[in-house]
Amino acid sequence: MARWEPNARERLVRAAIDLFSEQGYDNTTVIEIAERAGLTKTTFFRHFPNKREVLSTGQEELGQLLREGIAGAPTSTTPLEAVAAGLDAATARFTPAQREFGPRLEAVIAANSDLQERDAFKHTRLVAAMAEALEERGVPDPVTRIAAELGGLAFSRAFTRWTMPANTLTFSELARRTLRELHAATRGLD
Amino acid sequence: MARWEPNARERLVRAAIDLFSEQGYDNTTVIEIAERAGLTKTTFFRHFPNKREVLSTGQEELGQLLREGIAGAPTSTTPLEAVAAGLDAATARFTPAQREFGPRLEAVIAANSDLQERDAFKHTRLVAAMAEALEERGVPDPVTRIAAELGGLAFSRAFTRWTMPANTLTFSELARRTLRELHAATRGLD
DNA sequence: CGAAGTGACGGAACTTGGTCACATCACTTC
DNA sequence: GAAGTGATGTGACCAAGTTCCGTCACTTCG
Repeated sequence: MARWEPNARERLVRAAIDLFSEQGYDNTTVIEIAERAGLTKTTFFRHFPNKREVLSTGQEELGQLLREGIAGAPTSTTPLEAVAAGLDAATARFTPAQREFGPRLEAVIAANSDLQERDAFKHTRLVAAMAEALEERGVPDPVTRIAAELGGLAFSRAFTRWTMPANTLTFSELARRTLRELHAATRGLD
Repeated sequence: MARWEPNARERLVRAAIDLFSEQGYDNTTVIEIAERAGLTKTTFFRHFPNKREVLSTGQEELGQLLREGIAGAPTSTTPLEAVAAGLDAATARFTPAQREFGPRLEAVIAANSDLQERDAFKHTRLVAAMAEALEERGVPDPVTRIAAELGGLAFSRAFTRWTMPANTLTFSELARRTLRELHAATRGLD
């Protein structure tokens, strides 16, 4: 018989989301999270660098997928089409579990400014990753930032659409569609 | 004779920036900041809700100026021109002291991820303020976000240009100019 | 003129996030 | 079967942030 149950990290994430939903982020202690997962505070911090990060798993992987998707697009494609390729790569690995947790996550984040800060940082990191990948393709400076910003908007808007119960489309389909809508709206600026 | 020296808040900000520049953000304690300002830890937390916020003074005021500037633009102006009016209002009240502190602030923020999170949040709050002000003017949904995002980019890029020693232009002039450049670059997306 | 506010600060105890050194124990490997 | 290995537990520790209470100059009002 094993001394420890497996999947300690996943148990911690689930316990954290449950407790945050039940009693709020500020009112739940790291010790509480660890104990509900059958572990201790020290073990929690072995799996996550801090309390916020328990909700931001797989962040660096997402940025890497965006970079690779943009770098792998054919050289003849436009900046925005390269961004679409990056979104394809990034959205492909999302699981049904992530779709299910989406609304609860958003509710918890919306209720706490610390988590909002963390979320804003995540978003800017993703945008920065896209901008850098575009720059390496030779896209000129202001265009990189704008295309990346549109990609970031498309990603987050598509995610909330994807997690809506009525939705039947793929995250990737929604991302491409949202990006097209944003591009079209560009002509409404003046 | 007064019991306390005046300008406690300003003294705390200066002490914090000095100490952060000298020995880094993580390595300086709130007690150190307070003592250099001739105060105590308790008084520090009476002026600022937490350690990060000592570098983010006048944040809500900035958002309010953006809102008012956008709301006050003539009804016939385009979304992007309304954003330009908001930038006019927001950039007008920046002081030479803020220009002088700019590079040091950016250096301190660049060296610490906590401060980067806080900075990202500030940026998204400003963008959200612009988007909401545009929405109240009747601008349709995706256009509000894009125009606001361009406004946010223009603001931050213009700020770093403004603080460069070689610069002779006004922050407001730079903001309008940067916004025009971003708008022009929009046509390079495809 | 004097006594009761008022407001800005100090002091100290307390909770919690986060770190660290060290011990423990199942499992593997040689 | 003895020596790793790796994930965990224990407990002490530090700094951020909160809370309660006390202090003292200044103001206000009877």
